Amino acid sequence: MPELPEVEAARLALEEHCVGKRIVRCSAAEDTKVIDGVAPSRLEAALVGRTIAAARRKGKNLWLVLDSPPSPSFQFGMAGAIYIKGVELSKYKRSAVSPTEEWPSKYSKLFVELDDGLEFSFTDKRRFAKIRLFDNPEAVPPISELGPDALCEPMQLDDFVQSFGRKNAPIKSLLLDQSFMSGIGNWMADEVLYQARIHPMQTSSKISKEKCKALHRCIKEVIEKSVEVGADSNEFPENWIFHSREKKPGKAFVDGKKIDFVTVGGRTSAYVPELQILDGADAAAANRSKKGRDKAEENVGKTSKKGQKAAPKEGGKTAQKTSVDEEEEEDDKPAKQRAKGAKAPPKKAGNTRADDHKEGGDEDEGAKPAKRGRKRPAKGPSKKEGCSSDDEDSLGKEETVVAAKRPQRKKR
DNA sequence: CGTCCATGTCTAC
DNA sequence: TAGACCTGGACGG
Repeated sequence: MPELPEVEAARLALEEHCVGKRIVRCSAAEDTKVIDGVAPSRLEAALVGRTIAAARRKGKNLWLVLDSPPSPSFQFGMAGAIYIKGVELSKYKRSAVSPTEEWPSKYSKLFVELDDGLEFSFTDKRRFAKIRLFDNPEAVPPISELGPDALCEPMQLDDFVQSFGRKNAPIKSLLLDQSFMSGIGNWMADEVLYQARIHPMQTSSKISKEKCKALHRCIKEVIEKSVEVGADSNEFPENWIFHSREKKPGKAFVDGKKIDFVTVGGRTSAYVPELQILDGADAAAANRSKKGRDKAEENVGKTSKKGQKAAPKEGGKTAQKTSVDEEEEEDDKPAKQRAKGAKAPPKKAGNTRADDHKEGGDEDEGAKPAKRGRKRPAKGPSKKEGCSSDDEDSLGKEETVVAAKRPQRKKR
């Protein structure tokens, strides 16, 4: 449940069901890749007996504030998920753990039982997730390096537009840059760019002010809508490109228009070339990184619609309707370098097995110095404030004002 | 069975 | 910018 909406859904569930309760038992997996910087046994010891005071989030990071430090923090990676026994949440199929399986799941990395019998678990099927223990999660990386949260700390339109002028990276890469703005991931970046009609490879600084404004609005709309429906993609509006991003290249359409795929910033990006146009300069770069996937489209395409243009495997690109985009067609890269299958798996040895017992030498929670000196996280809007608590104004307002809004410990 | 893909970081050439 | 890191699931033969 990687992106902001899924993490927020998990946060809300924890806030509703777990805050105010005491942890009576917990079990951390012997997986030092996921349980990072702290021995599993020590993580358990740090949680048992503590009462959960709040569930916070910034970007894709979630952490629990206990009645006293330290705090366990969760980075979901590609397949992390929170499960609360008896509570439905997270419909993300790739993270999903079958309800019929044992409880806690074999993918559970941290299992917690509360004083009223409720149980929840953090699972991860790919081991890219991280569970850490910090005295003050917000003060140390990775959270301290994050740019403003896309939902709770939206950039002012003026700042947003202005910041683009100095960015020469493709807009998609910028949206994925968590130090610029946190919470947007691969599918949301594609969604907002589609809705704002901006090509993912468009150089940020060359986007018109009008498009910038549209993008700013679309970011807000997409995030609010997806959070409103609890990140349940089945409830996302039907006209979102999201629903077609996993279809085969020749069969992917949205609103009747064909979807193409390119790789930007190393990630597959779905977009509608008919609506998301590049200018000449960026167009050249686009051709270079066109994703081989659209090769398959030839086959499917010829058999179905658009028979007029497809047809000849290559040669014909003449009738191009728009002279500007000149997208594929001349996709003559035959061998399809995408033949990753050919690459011999270098595979370094030393496969880290999870069975290796915890090695004693683990440093203190927030004590680790960690490297800094990174680019400072964009401009930080002063409207700082427990991001996870202020939340949307249009949604259910029944939630009580979460205690401990501010980072500082409550005054004694 | 093999190949490809995946809502994310993180680092090295 | 590319590759690593891991593993499950979907799909093709």
